[in-house]
Amino acid sequence: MILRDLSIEDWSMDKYEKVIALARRRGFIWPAFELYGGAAGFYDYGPLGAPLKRKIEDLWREFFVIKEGFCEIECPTIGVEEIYVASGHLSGFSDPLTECKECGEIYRADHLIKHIIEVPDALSGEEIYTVIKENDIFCPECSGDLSQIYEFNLMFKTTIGPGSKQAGYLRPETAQGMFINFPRLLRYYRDRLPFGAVQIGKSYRNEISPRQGVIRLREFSQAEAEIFINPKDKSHPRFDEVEDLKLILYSEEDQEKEGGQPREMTIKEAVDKGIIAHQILAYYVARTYQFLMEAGLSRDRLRFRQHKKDEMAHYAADCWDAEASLERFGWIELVGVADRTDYDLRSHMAQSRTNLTVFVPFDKPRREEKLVVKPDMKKLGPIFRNKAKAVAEALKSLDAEELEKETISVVVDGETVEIGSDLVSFEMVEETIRGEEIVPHVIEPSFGIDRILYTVLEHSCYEEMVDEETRTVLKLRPKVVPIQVAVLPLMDKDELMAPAKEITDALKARGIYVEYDSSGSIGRRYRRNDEVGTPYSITVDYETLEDKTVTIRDRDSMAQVRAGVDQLPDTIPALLREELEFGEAGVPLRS
RNA sequence: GCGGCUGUGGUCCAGGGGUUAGGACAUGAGCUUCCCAAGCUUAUAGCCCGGGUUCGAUUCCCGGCAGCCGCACCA
Repeated sequence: MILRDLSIEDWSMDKYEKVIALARRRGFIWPAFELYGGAAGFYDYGPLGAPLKRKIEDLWREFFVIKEGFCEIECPTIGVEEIYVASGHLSGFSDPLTECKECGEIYRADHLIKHIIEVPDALSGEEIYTVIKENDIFCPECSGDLSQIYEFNLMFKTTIGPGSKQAGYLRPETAQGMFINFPRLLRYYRDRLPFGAVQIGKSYRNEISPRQGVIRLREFSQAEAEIFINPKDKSHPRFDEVEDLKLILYSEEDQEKEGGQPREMTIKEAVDKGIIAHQILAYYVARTYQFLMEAGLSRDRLRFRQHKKDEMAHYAADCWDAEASLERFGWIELVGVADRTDYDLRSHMAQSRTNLTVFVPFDKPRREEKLVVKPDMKKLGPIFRNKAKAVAEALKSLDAEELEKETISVVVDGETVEIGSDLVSFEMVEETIRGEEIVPHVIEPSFGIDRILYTVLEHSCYEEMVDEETRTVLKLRPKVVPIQVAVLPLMDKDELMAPAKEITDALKARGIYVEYDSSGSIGRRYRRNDEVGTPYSITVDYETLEDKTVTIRDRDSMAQVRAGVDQLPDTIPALLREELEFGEAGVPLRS
């Protein structure tokens, strides 16, 4: 049976272990700082991992920068304190912790008093501590005394400048860079909505206990797009391009419902039925799906799950996560596509006291009758002194009917004030309103590159039995594969190596990433290349010397064709672009 | 962060208070007209870090770090 075919290691290792072992051995992912014992939550990308990551990012650029036309910017990874006051990361990103003085166990202090205070978030650390003391709450484990509350913030903190008191924080997301550059971006796009800006870069979160390897990192790469839209228009002009796309959606309703299951449906259906809030959000869910497919995820291990109300960030109106199924971890979030509404811009408006609005002209200017109230400040001033301004403001809020009275009464500071009609004049003025100032809403597709990279590895990793040996293959998509072609002289003899090197150079001249390898048997080299996903191998043999043909071998099928050396610079790129079927690349050889 | 288990060449594993720590696989060099991890010769390479006990520690003890599992945490 199958049992016989698998070695003991195969049974004891789960897929995560196998993929990580492969990734480590072949130079994709390494634990960082290994020389000095390592640090949890940090990984290096090795010689194959770095190009794989770069290619995934480039594919993302192709989708969001080139096709969507969003500009790419690059902001500092260290941010000043105000940003994170506004974004809420300084307060909301930290947890109040308390420690048992007896057994040392650490608890979320707000969780311990949940049954007493309904909204513990609103309390300060000291207030929580008071509640704990007053209600005789002790360590749930050993009933020991609990310590004072201290805050654990997930942001890395530093100081800016020598001896400086100015705090700096390593950014916990790249998104804020786009928000705080909103005025300049708006100008760059010549004051018109919608527009988008993206950033690909590192973010940092000082996780309490990062496990799960590359799934939860303290330093990680994000690719985020912030799309600024007019909240009054949530349609998308290119919606028709994606509306028939079928994908697996797991709506909030289906999650809550007994026996509710993810359902396959078209994007159009999802919007029509109100499952996805609006076209724009649905459009980017669809593009996200297309991107992940291109990157090489397997379709049946991908779904889009809607955030439940209680897990949704307080600012978000709707949020869909692209989730991938991993053998060890189950469904994990790779991408979040959120409608962040105007939360971020409003927060930064308040914090920075600037105006982050856009003037949106109406289709047709409107004529509006408007009541203009003119308090006579020359007279009001001497009468009301320092209250004069408040009185004037109160008068301006009245309607025509009130103002027509002989004696007008307004309430100022809780006091009713009577004002003679001679102290204020008013008139109806007709004015033209050409548009309005609005705070844009933000749609945010946010991608976790490291998780996507790992998922690409896991989803493309196959083991199959060939002649009673296990063949490990990474079926990476040609778009993201680090090594595109291997050139292999059948043996490392000078007469074979010379033409092989010529082929290598010819392909390099075409911008192809070629690996030349002459060591070990040809079969061994094929397997080595299978393991790192090299899609095609070119073998130079003695026949090559006679008729200038070589063997091209296909990674997935192991099939071979015989092709002329001169054609390689054309056929190989065509194969890699998936414009040419492997069988057409030469004369098929029987295996 | 707490508790349990673990830490030996690149990888997987053996061993052990005392001279040169052993194997397999992988890797390098060489041989072999070699198309799917063949064979032969040969080489390189290791006891996680710090402290303690001891004449002597890779081995025993303590601490740190890392990994795995459970708990907590996961904006």
